[in-house]
Amino acid sequence: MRFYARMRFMVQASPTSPTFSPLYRQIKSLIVQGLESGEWRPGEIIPSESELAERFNVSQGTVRKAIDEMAAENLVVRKQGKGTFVATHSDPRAFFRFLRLVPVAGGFEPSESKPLECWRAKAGPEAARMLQINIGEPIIVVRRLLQFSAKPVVVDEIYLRGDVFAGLGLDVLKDWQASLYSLFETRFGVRMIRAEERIRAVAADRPSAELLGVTEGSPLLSVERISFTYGDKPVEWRRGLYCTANHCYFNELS
Amino acid sequence: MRFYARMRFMVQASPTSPTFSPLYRQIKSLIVQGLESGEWRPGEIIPSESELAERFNVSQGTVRKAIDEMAAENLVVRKQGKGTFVATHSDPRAFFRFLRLVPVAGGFEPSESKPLECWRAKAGPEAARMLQINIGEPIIVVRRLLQFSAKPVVVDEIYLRGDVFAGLGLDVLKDWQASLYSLFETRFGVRMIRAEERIRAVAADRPSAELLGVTEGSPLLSVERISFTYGDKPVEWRRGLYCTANHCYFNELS
DNA sequence: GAGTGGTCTAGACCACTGC
DNA sequence: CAGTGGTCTAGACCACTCG
Repeated sequence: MRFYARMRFMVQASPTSPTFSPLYRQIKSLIVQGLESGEWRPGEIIPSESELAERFNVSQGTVRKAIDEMAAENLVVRKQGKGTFVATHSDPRAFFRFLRLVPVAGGFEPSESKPLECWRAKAGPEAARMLQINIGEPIIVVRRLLQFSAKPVVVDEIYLRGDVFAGLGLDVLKDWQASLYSLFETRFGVRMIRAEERIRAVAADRPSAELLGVTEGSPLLSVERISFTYGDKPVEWRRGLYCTANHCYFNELS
Repeated sequence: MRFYARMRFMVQASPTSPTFSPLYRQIKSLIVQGLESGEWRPGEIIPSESELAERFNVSQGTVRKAIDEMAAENLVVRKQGKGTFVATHSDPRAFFRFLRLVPVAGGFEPSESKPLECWRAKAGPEAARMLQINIGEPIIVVRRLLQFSAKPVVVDEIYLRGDVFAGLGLDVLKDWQASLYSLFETRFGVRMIRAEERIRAVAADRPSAELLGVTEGSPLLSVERISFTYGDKPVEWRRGLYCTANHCYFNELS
């Protein structure tokens, strides 16, 4: 008689139950738990497919399908002949994963992040809603300027959960040369999985205009982003003002 | 002795040759050819996996992997228990596939497209470059207004390849109630596969401001889109001006 | 019940990496 | 060379849809 493998890990085995999910998805969430718990850290290799298959008592094909989905979601990166690695924002190729800004002229431009301010605060109603915390809970606010070819293009105001990013200060930010998300990853163990952006056109207020070197009232792109870590937990809310004189937001639809 | 199935369709069988591709990808491109040639039209069902496996003399798993990729690229839609269907822009759920505009307040709003003008023209240098045609070749220009809840939100200027959309006129546009892309599909047999958008913030000029009911100089989102049909052939270039007072461009990053 | 896509397995071989 | 991911196969059974 056949053993119904898909039920091995099920709490509720009823096929029509809402908690039902195929075996490969259960394996996937087990592996994701490993990422979440820090068993395998960003940039590290995870066990081979055959090892995982043995550990979880399933066939290699099932592990493979689980990892397929994780690779599609950018949680891991496969490298033929080498192994499967936990995705990391420290990889230079990941720099533009969340920053969809390209020069109008094309080509590559060197970029630099200039932290301006960083202070502790209590969440107001808006920040609390975005970060799914209570009003008054501690947050950290960062203001920074992003330059391309030494010219200012983006000014960001970033709101972070205070409990998650405790200890973040201007000194840390100024020391860090790579991307913010790689800082979050290495220093705080917080990996951003996905993000939502809401884009509008606004007129530049005086302080932003001065920072970006444009006249007050110039049209700017307002890009609001909520970034989520494991478990769809929002940990960052930022609002960026993009000067689109020489750059534009690039998006691929399919 | 084993028969090397992956080479069955190969022109060049050398494994390191640049033209090498795995069997499932060759099957995929054969099926895509069927879509391209109109053997199966948008909305129609394609043969079952086992039928295709038999036709192409491969295992069902290989066909499955081919179709997996096509489903991931939104070329087809799988429906368990029914079959696999050619994706179509006529499906109401596909309406917002290329239009990433959502109300700030959330919820659903009825939308309506109001064609304003439509004329034949010769491609200028910019349109020619975007549509990858020669300067002076025929194009069709459409201007239209997009309303949500009976209020104007987007004004579009659309440049179409004249050879592909011959016969398009204001009368046809006004008769058509569904989305433009479903018109292109049904009337001209042109299916949009993917698109690129470049977004910037601009100040409203007088005519656009009047159409959108905002003051001249107000910040607007400028969304330039190039849409591609099979073979990455660009057939549409459009520039939309979005009023983001009550709506915003929504983008999901991962 | 027949037919579809969806899941799972077991085993083979290929392609790439690094020792 | 051994070990990894990548491809392909063949066969089983599950879940869903429809007549």
